[in-house]
Amino acid sequence: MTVGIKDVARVAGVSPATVSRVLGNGVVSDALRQQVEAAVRETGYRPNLSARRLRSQHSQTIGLIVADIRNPFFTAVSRAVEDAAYQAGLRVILCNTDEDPEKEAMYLRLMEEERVTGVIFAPTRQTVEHMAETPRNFPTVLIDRACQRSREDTVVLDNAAAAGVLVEHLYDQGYRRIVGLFGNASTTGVERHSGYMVAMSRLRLTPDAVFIPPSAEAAEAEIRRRMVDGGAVSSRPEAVVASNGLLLMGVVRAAGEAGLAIPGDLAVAGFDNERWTELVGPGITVIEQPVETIGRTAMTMLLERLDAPEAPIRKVVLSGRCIVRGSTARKG
Amino acid sequence: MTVGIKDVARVAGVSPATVSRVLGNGVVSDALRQQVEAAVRETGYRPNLSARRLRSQHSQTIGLIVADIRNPFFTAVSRAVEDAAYQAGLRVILCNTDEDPEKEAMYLRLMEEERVTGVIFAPTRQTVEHMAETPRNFPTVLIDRACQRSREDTVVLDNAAAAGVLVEHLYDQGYRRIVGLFGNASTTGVERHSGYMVAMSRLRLTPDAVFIPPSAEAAEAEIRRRMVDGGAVSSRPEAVVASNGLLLMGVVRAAGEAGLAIPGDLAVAGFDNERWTELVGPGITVIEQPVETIGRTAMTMLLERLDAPEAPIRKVVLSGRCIVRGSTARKG
DNA sequence: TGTGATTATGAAAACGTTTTCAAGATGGCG
DNA sequence: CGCCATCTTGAAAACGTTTTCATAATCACA
Repeated sequence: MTVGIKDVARVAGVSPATVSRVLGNGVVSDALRQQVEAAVRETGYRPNLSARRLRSQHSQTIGLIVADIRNPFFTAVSRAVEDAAYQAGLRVILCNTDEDPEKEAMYLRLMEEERVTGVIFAPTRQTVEHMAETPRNFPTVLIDRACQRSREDTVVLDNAAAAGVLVEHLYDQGYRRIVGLFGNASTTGVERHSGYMVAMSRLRLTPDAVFIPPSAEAAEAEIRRRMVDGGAVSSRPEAVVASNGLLLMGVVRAAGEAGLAIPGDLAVAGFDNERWTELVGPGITVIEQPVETIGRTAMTMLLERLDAPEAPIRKVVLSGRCIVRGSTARKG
Repeated sequence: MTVGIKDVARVAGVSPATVSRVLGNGVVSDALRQQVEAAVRETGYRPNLSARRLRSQHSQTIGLIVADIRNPFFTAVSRAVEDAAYQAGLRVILCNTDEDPEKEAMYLRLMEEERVTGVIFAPTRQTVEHMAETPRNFPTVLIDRACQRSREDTVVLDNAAAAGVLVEHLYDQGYRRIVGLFGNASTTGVERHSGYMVAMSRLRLTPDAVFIPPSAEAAEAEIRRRMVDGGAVSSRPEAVVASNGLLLMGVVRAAGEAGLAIPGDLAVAGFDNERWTELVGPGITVIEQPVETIGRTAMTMLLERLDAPEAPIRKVVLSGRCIVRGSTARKG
């Protein structure tokens, strides 16, 4: 039924080995090469990638493990990774972990069974701590999240600096009581928190930071609690920094429901230049992450690692770009 | 180096066949089964999926071919497909075509080489016309886009009805000069256009429809041309229907730049319940597509097709839900 | 106790390639 | 002209499984 390399060989009047060499840029005389190419066209032969992978021991496949492809940050990074991968002749297996360490472990096991040549991984805080203890037989590049002790190549944002930029921008615009909302699931929340703390203390402001689950609902509830249910108006926050797109959305939603003007009643700034941040109200001030560069760099690092398994570990830190919009207009 | 089924067999003191049976729920005595399971644990054996696929002739893999994963509609559908696929023990290969027929052809060829068990595909208008002429050796489920003559299982939105609902809603709210913006790359634009036309003529309104490239910029330019550069105010549109999220975004952006109030100067309605539509201005009235259902249904249909290759072709048409927001408040 | 049916197991073939190895052909050079 | 080096090709092994087929073991029943 299905036509294999042997059928092509028979039609071309050569051995299977020769057909294989024609297909895989081996050394073959021009005459035979042309016979084989004709036979390939005639038979409509399509290589069987499973067989090829088994014999050659190259899966030509990488894994991409992220929390949720619906998070626009990961969507954009994925697209960049896939473009780079297909260009390098690699397939990509996408895995959504929903920030669940068990799913992460399961998918890492699966990657092993697929014999992937490498993995690009955005781990949870919990998993990143234990990466060293669980040996894997493929190289891994961490994106977005990592820790000091990580023994893998990484490409991350300069989270602390970016958070500091937002705080300083708000300060420059005249805001003083600045509350910080940070996600508690990933290391980015931790780093952005520390950047916030450093900036606040340098500016001699009283920090007011809280870690919450990474959901719009949690942020919404937190803002409602502080701005509506809270005590005296004079003690309410004047501005808020949200450490990712999801939290930022919750903040904006809470403001809308409570009838708070942005920035009149509450200035807003956050991370992730999602499309809506440009359109909503006066526009929201955000840190834009270089998503394409992150994806492309991760892929490049992985390829280079495959070439040089013993090369020193590299950690690439990219800086974000602060896009100033109306949500942080000068106070007063 | 790497431990295979033979190594496990040796450790367990059985034949490789028995190990295989233990792994693949064959029939084995309890005693041997336990020996083998112990040996698996002891050796840290991981099956080699390439070998398994080659021998068993089941790739356990499906292809998912969409225009661009960054389009929130496809993002959500993909996630639903992947969840369903992993649950059924299937891997998913994701392909982005950028609405390019050549890339579509290339990826379909690749799917053949991967020996995928099936494909879920959102084709361009151009490709969907020629599906019948290019035989494929795997079942295909079309999503989002299809045509009358398609010989494959499909799951699509009731595009015409949904467009009609939007037009009628605008009419009920007092709007009469309703312009329609439709994407020219996919069949959805065509269907939504025809729904718009039918509704307009039933309401005895003068249709004013235009097909444009599926980009925010094109929609922005179109609105600017009609609302700013255009002629007498009395002839300008009072409302606009945008046939997808991208165009809708262009409309909103154009309104913002021109200082047009929504809905005061221009009422706005469109397709795709993207997150920003809830937050921008008074909220944008949209047709929400049942993205999860679409993805899950497509996967289910594919699985059933694999079970029954000769069963009659099925076309599932799902209806959208109209979410009314401030952007179409009563005129007056 | 003998016989046929049933069950559990192992030996070996098969999946479709790539790769190794040996051999044949060609050519250069002493 | 003979010999060695080089190049091209084919035969066969190998990749790690699953599956087929045969055989040994067990059991039921006459």
